[in-house]
Parts: sequence; C-alpha cells; structure tokens
Amino acid sequence: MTAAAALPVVCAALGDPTRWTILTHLGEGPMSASALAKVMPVSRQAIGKHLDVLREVGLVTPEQRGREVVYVAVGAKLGALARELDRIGRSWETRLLRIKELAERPDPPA
Amino acid sequence: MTAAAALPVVCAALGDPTRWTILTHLGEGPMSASALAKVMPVSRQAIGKHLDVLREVGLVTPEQRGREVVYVAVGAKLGALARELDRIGRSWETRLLRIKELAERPDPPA
DNA sequence: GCTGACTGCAACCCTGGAGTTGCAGGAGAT
DNA sequence: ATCTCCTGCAACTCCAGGGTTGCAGTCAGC
Repeated sequence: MTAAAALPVVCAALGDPTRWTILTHLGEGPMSASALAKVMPVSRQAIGKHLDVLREVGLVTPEQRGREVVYVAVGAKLGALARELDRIGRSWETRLLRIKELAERPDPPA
Repeated sequence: MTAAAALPVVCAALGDPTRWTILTHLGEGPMSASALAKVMPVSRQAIGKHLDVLREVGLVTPEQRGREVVYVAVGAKLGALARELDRIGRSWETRLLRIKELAERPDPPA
C-alpha cells in the first residue's frame, strides 16, 4: 500500500491511550508483555493485543530474549510519520495562502 | 491539559479514514459540511460529527460565510503534532543507544 | 410571502475493538 | 524431573462511536 494510505492506520494505532502508555514504558527500555502487565492496570492478554497492533504498523519490534519476548519502541517509525504529517500540514498552508491571494486580488490579469 | 495528554486524542482524531478523506478535501480549500456530503458517500450529519471531532482537537476551524459554515484545515496544528512525535521518536532512539552501550560495555567503571 | 437549501439537535441501530477469563504448550531455573 | 513462569490461542462480554433517518429552525433568493 502507499505511504499515504498507511497514515490513518498508524494514527489509529497511536490513538488509543493504553497503547500510548505502553509506548511510554517501552520508551524507557525494552519490556515483555508480562512485565508491562505488572506495571499497568490491564491483563497480559489485552497488552498482547495492543502490542500486535503496534507491531503491525511498525511502531514496535519483538525480540526473542531467552524464553521471553521483549518489545522495542521504534523511534524511526515515529520520525517518518512526523515528517509525513509535517509535509501535509505545510501543503495545506501554502494552498490556503494561494486561495487568499486570489480572493484579495481585486483585478485578476485575465 | 498538558500537551502530552493531548497527543493520543489528536492521533485518534486522525485515526479515522473518513476524517482523513475530509481533511484531504479541506486541504484543497475550505468547504461546508453540505458540500463535503455531496462529494462523499456519507450523510451530512455523519460529516458534521467528524467535523466536530476535528474542530475539538484544533485540526479544523469553522468560519461563517454568509449563511453557510465553511471549515478550514489548520496546517499549523498538524505541524505541531509532527514536531511532538519527532521529539518523542528521537528520545526513544537515544535511550536505546544508551542501553545498548551499557549492555556491551564488558567492564563498567563502578 | 414562499420556497429552497443549509444548519443543529435527537433518537436509533450496529459493528468494531478493548478488555476479560480460561486453558494448553514450552522453555528456564532448581 | 519437576516446578515455575512466560507465551499463544480462543471464546465471551460490553460499550464507544460511526452511520443513519427524521424533524425543526432560519436565512437567501425569487
């Protein structure tokens, strides 16, 4: 799929407060699903589902560590999303400027 | 509320594909809810609700124009979000680097 | 004055997904 | 060898929210 079509999906993944809590914890360092469940008020299974979502959009990467699986937050993915959003925001602004320019020009050189 | 607490809310607003379609249209220029309903396969009321959500997080601004209300896409808001996300992504990366550094140091100077 | 079009509000359905519990399998530690 | 703990899968509940229809108000144009 195109990068544009992925935008709403990644944003949706970031839209859940529980997932943000997970990401915040992972930002401090890699953790397993069980470890996250111990410091959060939700079950391990619920956290597992959230990690699946985050993994599918590339915000998190699983890493086998002995018998447990730790998850690592992928900062690069967040950076890529940020660049995309910034690009779009700028395009809106320039488009708006052009429109206002046209509206205020009293005598178009047609 | 703090800027950090607003992040998941704004992302959730961006998480719906219908809202992205709306924003894409508004990116081309201001439009009213009715006008949007004419070029999209959903009812005006549904679009109105989405516009409410987008307005609440500041991604869109209503503007009275005669008897109708046109909505303008706010690029600055998207830019602000992008900067926030980029900042967080970078912090994850540096944190990870420090952790790996410590893990690979065979003899910590303790 | 009438008509047409746009807005705002309210009630209603229905699906998705966030969360739970329960259980079975498998790798590490003792 | 056993025990423990972490993982994966499945079924189930429950509610938020995305979408719809219907109606009432109101302002512009004829």
